[in-house]
Amino acid sequence: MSTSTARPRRGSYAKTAERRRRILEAGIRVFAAHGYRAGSIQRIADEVGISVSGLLHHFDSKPALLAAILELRDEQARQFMDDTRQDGVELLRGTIDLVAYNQTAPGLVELHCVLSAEATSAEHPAHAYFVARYDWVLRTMRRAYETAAAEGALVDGIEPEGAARDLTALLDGLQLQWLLADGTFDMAARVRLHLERQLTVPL
Amino acid sequence: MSTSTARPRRGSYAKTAERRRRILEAGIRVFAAHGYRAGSIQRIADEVGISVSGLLHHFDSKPALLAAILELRDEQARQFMDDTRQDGVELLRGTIDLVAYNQTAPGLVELHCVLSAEATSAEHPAHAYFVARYDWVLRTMRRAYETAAAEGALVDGIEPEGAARDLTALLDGLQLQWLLADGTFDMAARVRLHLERQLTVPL
DNA sequence: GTCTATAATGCGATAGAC
DNA sequence: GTCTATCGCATTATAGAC
Repeated sequence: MSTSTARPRRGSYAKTAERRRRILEAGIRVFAAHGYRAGSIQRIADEVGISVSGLLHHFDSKPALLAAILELRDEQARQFMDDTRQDGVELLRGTIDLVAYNQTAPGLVELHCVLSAEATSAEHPAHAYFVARYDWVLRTMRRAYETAAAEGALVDGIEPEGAARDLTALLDGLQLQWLLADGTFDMAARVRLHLERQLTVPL
Repeated sequence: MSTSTARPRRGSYAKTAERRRRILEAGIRVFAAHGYRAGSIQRIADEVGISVSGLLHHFDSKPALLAAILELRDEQARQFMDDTRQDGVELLRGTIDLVAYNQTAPGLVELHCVLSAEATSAEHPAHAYFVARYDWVLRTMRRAYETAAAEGALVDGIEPEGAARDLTALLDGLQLQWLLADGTFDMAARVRLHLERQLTVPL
């Protein structure tokens, strides 16, 4: 899943940047609601108010648009969980904040939920992306638990690798329930409770 | 999501039943791999070796086929978790067995994972089905925790409703990881560990 | 019960005008 | 940079022959 920035070299690009931004936003909405495979660039173009050809001028193909969307989402998420600066209990605390933020953006939650499930299939254009992403998430979480353990902040009997898996699973599973239940419970509160049972320090 | 059994009234139906069974199996494969919306009855018919028209003779429409598949899956699952007979710790123990069984049927895991995420959208033909199903699962799980608590088998501070939510989320989240990781870890072992931390009795 | 034929629609992508 | 026009293909579903 590579990017093609392909910016022009001079002049005023504000309009183009704006168009691209609107296409990406509409793409998130459509792929979240229908998935990637069943979501059409036709519909995305309609939402923006341009033609399909107009859309394909900005993004060479449907998979290219998907790649750009995933990249944008990662960039936004990185603002909440900067793995290079946070670690240990601090990072686990950041997870609660991220979940709380997600609750204000149902569209992004739905996009992740639908695309990750769809990308389970080996032939899906985002399969490699999600495999790599979960690998990274699990490694980051495990490191956080390991650091917490080294600081004596981890309850006895909690093993970092398994705890990382469980926490990640809890996040994803809660999101599914939250979407099906129309956002009628507090995900962040549940994650906080889960972490409080694993840590010896206050959150 | 209603069913149209519509059986003929006499004669030998072995052949028809066999055809229907093969269509359902192929449907599970295709919908698991591509989701409902992107999976085509064309492809399902191809896998069975019949025409699309032939398939639509047995199942009136694409949504009707989906309904039949979900019903079949529920019927199979009911053999593992009979809610009318099991309760409390016994039912929670049964969850581990169900997860262990699921690990032998990756196709069913994928079907559930992809369809439940897809059905998050209110317009999806299986939306009402999954909303009702999760409502039932959460109520059943909560009752099991409540019974366990009444028997003094529950660790202090575990609240049944939340625990039911967390356990269900863990199951779903682990399935997603398991599919992305190509089945390279033991889901049942993780669920067992989770339950062992919540219960005061051996599993 | 299964087929062919067909209808009507939607899809992603390309070519070329402006 | 955006458009129209068009291609080729896949989709669900129906009608009617056998």
